[in-house]
Amino acid sequence: MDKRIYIMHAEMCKVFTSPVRLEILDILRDGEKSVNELVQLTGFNQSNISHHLQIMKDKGILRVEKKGNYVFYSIANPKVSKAFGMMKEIVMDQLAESGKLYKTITTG
Amino acid sequence: MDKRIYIMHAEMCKVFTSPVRLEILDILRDGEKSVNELVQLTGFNQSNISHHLQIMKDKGILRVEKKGNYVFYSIANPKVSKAFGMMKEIVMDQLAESGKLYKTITTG
DNA sequence: TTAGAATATGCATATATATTAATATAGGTG
DNA sequence: CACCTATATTAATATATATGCATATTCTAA
Repeated sequence: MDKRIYIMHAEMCKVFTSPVRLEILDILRDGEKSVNELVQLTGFNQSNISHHLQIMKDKGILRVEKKGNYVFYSIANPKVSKAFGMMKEIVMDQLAESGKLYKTITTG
Repeated sequence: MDKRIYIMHAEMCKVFTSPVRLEILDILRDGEKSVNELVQLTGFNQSNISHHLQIMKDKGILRVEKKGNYVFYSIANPKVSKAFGMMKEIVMDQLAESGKLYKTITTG
């Protein structure tokens, strides 16, 4: 396998390594939002949100649409939502395992 | 949504942000391998491979089995293989898009 | 029990990334 | 046109991460 594919693959996955970006993506799974809406919904500051939006736009994860004064962002590819969900499942599985272990230890 | 889930989610995704780890995972999708086999197959040095294996083990992505002198690693959860494949698809889609664009530009 | 091979760990350096404040740009409205 | 608002960019600092060398550990076998 050509090693270059792993480099591209890794670059793409970096999108998902920031809790801020994940929160943005989770919100955008419900539909497009303006920058300011994202600032309100997440509580992060404007500069920070904008930085993260640029990163995701540059990687082709987000689509941008300007409407008058506002810039709306949305998820460009449904597979991104799907991958998001799959990773979340893995995390939830692990949480569930920990929960079971905790229960076993404390009640057993 | 509890922000802690995004932190855990991000931590899990960090596993996939190293080309070295992705190459290891891709190899392990075919079945368990010893450290030395992975060193041979990837061409990276032993220390580096071992570091990355520890990272993935610590995150619960890999399972370890000691057999005599050797330590064998394998993928712990089939969902990890699935997520790997899904991300790869997204990257391949983008590559295909670029290829189409290139063709359009050069032949059109 | 000692020698040798396989794997893990500690440490140092290099590189990448996030965050925030300050500032720039661009569109809309009076 | 001049001002205001939304968004983007720049720059500085802080933090995280990868790599490789040197060394430690663990197991096998003689």
